[in-house]
Amino acid sequence: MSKKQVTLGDVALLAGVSRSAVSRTFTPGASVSESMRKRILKAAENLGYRPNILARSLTTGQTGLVGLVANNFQNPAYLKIFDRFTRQFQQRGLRPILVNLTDETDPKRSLDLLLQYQVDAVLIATSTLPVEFVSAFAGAGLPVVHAFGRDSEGVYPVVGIDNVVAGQQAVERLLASGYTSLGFIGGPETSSSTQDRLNGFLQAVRAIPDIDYEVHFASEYSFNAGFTTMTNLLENPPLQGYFCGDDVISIGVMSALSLAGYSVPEKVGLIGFNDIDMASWGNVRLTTVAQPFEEIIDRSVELIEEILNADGTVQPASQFLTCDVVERDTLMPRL
Amino acid sequence: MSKKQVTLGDVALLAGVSRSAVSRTFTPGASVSESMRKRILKAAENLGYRPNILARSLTTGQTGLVGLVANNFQNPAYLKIFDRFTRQFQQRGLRPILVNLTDETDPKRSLDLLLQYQVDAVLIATSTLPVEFVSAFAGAGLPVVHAFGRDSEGVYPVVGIDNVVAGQQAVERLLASGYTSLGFIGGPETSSSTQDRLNGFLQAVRAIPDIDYEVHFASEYSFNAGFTTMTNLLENPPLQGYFCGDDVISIGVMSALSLAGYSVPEKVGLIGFNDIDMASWGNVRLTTVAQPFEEIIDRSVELIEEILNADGTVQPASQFLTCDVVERDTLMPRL
DNA sequence: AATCGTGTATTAAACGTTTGAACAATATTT
DNA sequence: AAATATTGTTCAAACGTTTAATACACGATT
Repeated sequence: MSKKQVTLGDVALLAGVSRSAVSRTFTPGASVSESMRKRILKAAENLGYRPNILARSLTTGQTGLVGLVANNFQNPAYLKIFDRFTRQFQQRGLRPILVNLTDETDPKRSLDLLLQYQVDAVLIATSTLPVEFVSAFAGAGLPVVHAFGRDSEGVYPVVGIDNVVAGQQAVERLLASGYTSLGFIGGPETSSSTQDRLNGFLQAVRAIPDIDYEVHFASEYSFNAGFTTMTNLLENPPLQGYFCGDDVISIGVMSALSLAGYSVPEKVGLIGFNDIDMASWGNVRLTTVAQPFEEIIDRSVELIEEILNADGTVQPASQFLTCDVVERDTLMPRL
Repeated sequence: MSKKQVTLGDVALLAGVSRSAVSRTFTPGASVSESMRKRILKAAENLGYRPNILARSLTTGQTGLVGLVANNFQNPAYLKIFDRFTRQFQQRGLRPILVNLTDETDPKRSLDLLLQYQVDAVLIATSTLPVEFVSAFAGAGLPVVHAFGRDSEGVYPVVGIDNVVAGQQAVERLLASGYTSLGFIGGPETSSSTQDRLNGFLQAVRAIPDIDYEVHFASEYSFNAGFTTMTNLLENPPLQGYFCGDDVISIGVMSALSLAGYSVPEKVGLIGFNDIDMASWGNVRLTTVAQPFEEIIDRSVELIEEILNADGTVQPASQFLTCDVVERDTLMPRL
């Protein structure tokens, strides 16, 4: 702020009117005569006046700021997620303050911060966050929406998918190809989304008699974790089909399989999760369960907007959308 | 803001002191007696008081907000970039407002917005932005740093690489493998970084007699663009080595080559640019020119800090760091 | 001619802070 | 013991806005 700020008062002085007159010409829907409005706008233009939103927030109680909280900056899907969130927010005149929780152990610090900046709401976009974090945010009386989250039992609204049924969907698709021995290769065992997907996997697989199954976990959501997990598994002959809890893991797994001479899908079938860009690339062509990313984001932003318009009195219901299996080339065709 | 905000006055009242006393206990380095400080802190604690930074900014002129402006939300490298930027900012008590320029044609709108939010500075993190954009920001008297940018001739500080010498480095490495016919496959022809890399390529290649070379451009920074570009080129026999302006393009190119039966690096050599995560994956192993991402980010944030501390009077010098070739498996060994 | 609306403009208080000037009280020098 | 520093505290104004309440025209209605 090297140049001194041009204020409401400066404009009023130049236009020869009161400060409130200027204020109203800049608040849409306030009554001001056409002649005066024009005069004021010209003066403002000349001086290069821009309302100070922060000062305004002092009396209106609204900042237009929202917290956008995330912690998975390794997951390639999140680039698109940030892209869409920021665009949607911008379209509605909201500005996201990006908060990176990666090396934050205490939710309180980040929470305090957002409170100090008087954000109108907080959007938590992550599926790997300890539940205390989200509750802490909600507990502070801040409007919170958790995108990609797990059911909160009414504590705060969630927009996401039902990972249990998503796990079932993956199994159904594997079964449709006629596989009779199935493996689950999840992300880190502690992740709640991995647990849910596993539960779906188990329910579906146990419902069918005579299906062999195994459960494994990769140490993290990465190519290498998938690669080494499968490499280790290949000390024994592989099962017929695998459901991987993430596309990046899947690609690692696939790479280990082909290196060991097991062609996909002829020898081993593979279905991933997320449908990241790379899954569609010509050298990968991964069949995978696609989350409706865009819809989740759009709904989340709509919820935020709804909450803001309702002035904090209403709490909208959570929404769980359904996933689709996108067919590519890592599973044998349906029988 | 459903609950009413706890203010300085409330704390003062409860502690039985003046409002300014409270203010000073919350501004580091202000003089206040130990006994009083304790009393005030207890009162604040009880009420759950948190200073309103926005109100404070009104008198201090500092918000702690910085604009983080970007437009390449397709480039996988940017996830890591956002990750590190946000962490670095957070460590210094700065909060990034994320601005997505993707569908913005007029720099003025975004600029106005950041000005209205009284950001202390703006960090533009992109190599594909028309130069008018950056100048517009700088022209508004806002402290600006352009990370990953091109030399501004002193208009604003830039932290990045010299794409011309990076192009030369790539050629040198190709020559070191003994290739005598080289191809350049850039990103979109209009991108300034592509132009610079091409210039480097041309300078280096023309400096050596008896080198054949060709120049091509992919239509965008994507797998498919790389794939189709190379597929088209393969109507004629390929050259010995190619320099691709981006790793994602490289991977597309590589995929087209192997599909057509040209093994890499035995038949055709390939060197990419950026060293994204995927380049190191076991099924890719791309030799590539690595930008010092982390250093660029760290330096950029340091510059911002420097400018803020100097209170806008000094303009630090631009910094251009050097790239490294990271050796993997898509080039024949050095002779 | 007095009253009433209606639309527009101004005044003044408020929002939650910081901060320089003024003031008290205590400590240090003479 | 008086004079001077030093330290800690409060007062009041300021930061850039919005917004009730109020005032003012001025034509329309009684």
